Amino acid sequence: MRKPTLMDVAAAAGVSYATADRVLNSRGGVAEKSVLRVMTAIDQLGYKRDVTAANLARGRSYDFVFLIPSQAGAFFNELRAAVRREAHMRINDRIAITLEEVRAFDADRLADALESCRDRNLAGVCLVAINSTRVRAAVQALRANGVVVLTLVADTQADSRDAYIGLDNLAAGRTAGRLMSLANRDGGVVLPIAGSLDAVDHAQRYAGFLEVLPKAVTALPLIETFDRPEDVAEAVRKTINSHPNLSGIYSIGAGHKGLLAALGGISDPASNRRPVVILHDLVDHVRTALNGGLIDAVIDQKPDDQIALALDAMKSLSDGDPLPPNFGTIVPSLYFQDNLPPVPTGGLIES
Amino acid sequence: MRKPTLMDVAAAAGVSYATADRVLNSRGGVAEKSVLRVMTAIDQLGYKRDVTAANLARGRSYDFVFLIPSQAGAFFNELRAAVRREAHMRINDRIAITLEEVRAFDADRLADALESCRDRNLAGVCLVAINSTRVRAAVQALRANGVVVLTLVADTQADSRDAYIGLDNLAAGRTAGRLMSLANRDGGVVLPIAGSLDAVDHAQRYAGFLEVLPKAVTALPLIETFDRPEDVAEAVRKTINSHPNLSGIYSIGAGHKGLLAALGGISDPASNRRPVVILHDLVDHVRTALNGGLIDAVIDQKPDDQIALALDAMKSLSDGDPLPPNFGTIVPSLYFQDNLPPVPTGGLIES
DNA sequence: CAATAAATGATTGACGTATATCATTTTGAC
DNA sequence: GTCAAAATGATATACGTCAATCATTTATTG
Repeated sequence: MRKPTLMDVAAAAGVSYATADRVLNSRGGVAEKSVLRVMTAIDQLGYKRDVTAANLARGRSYDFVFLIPSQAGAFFNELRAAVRREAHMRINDRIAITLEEVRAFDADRLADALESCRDRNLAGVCLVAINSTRVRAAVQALRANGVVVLTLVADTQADSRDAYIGLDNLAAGRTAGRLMSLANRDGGVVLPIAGSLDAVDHAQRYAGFLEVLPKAVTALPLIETFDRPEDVAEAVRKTINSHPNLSGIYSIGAGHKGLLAALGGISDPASNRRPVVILHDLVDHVRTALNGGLIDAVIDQKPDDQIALALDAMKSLSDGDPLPPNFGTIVPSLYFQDNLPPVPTGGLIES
Repeated sequence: MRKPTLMDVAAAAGVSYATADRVLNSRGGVAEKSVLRVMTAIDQLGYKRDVTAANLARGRSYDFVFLIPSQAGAFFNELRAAVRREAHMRINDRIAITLEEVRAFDADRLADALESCRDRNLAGVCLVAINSTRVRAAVQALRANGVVVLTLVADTQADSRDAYIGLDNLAAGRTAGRLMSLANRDGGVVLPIAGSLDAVDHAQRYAGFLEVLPKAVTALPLIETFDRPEDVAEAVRKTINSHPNLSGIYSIGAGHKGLLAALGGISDPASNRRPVVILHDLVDHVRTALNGGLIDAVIDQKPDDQIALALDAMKSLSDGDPLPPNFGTIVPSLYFQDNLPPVPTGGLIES
């Protein structure tokens, strides 16, 4: 039995194709009872509109814009690369993706970028949110215009965007804490390092980390480094000196280069018991450090998955389909040097 | 600028639509130089065939069959569930999936099933391979008929199928070993349990596990249980009695229920230092055990991903597109109770 | 140069939907 | 029962491709 077409539905409902079409696309001007008969026929036959044929007929193409911070660290480089890869992969699906970089941490630039999206007849916009009145207003304006707006990596208030795609940071912190506990079953002293607890994601990771840490493991006071590599390096060096028995380091934020530098410094072969090191985001130099045995584990938020999910979500939403419940929550991945995913090769490499 | 159509290509090449079509679909009967001009025009304009329009015109629907072992443990239940979920998700993509169960470990039944696929005009078949002459012959016969054949979870010789989708078992074993090392930084005694080393996957996991284990950690001799829960339970109980200082258990194969039962038995609150337990495949009762703190970590081979990859692969191959290099290698996922993926809800729940 | 083969052009009807127009029927109000 | 408004039917074109047919032009061979 073939997939039913709208023709089949019309026949089953005892109406003309035109009327069935009026109902399906809610064009109005159809009597109550006819609407009902068509509706009935639709789920009687299990009719599903053939989206590809529909898009072909419409000549529709989805125009999406990604607004990603520039010069904001290796992670966002990865994220941008992921956008470019997905853009290549979806050209056959009538999906056109524009990647725009906005200066990091600059709410006004972000608002500018959002406002410039107004009259471009876009289907969706995806941004890394910054809390600001202008940003929120710009988002609202876009949504009022029928543009789907998603937040990525960093969220705003839940009611001001259509969906959020991002890491479950509490789970990420707990995962780190769990691994740290396993590696210190006889107790130990561990150092948590974060960029800033004012950043919601860092605060959540920290909370999750502490939550699962057993009594036998002592967490030193959190050091805030504002993700500055030098500050990270100094903090690590100082702590290792003052706590020769330090048995673990959890780097909650960025600034990994400083951490790695400091770790490379303590290459004392005598103390083969260096602290267990867990950090976030599988960027290039982190991957290298992991392979070299300089660090032990990485918690990743899978930028590629996030972009793919964001695109699926924008497509669904602009087709008018609702998202499944708690869609978009990214579960943290835990990597050792042995289960690293292959480094993504983005379809065609273009200049 | 709109996406170029085949019409545009024909115009640019200075030939008729018919000729361009003859080239694109290699129908033959075109002069050398015309072929060249069309080819040139194609990548001049960056023309890409609109696959959705093409499939619409073809009325093509991909018929795929999955042959999955029945009554072969919880993992294969998961795998079958994943097939059903994907089947639901792809009905709009003109992909029809048939799930057939074949008795586990029975090469002849599998061969029967494969042979019965002959005259069904299928696009692809996906099977969990068993080494046998009849099976190989049946696979060859299908492939000779233009049917794409993939192996899933368990492979055969590389040249007798189109692709293999499955876990990198060496990496999985190494991952387990790495975690076990971290949890035994001061040394320890660990017990590896497998179904049978005759199973390639078990052997590989075991090899990877031993490979990364440091000298300070002693691995007891491997116990083979043939995945029988009772044997697993007995082995664990015996070892714990004879080695009160046992600090880790790595369960390489299945038969988890026995392991969990034995672990539940040693609920001695005095020895809060129970062995670290790592096992494979995030099935229901394993998830429960993980959440209950009965075990510590699970290495998963992501059945959903495998099915999704298998479908993508079958579609690509039957469209004539080659797969990217080392496509289909599944990297093991490492889960604690804190980063468990949401239990998959398969679209519609049907009876 | 004629006869034949090979290559090309021109055209058509699907596929399932969107969208529009125009004609016809039904309904409701008075 | 008349008339307008509302509802419905009938039909056409388009989207980009596939697959086929038939007519025409060009090349090859003796």
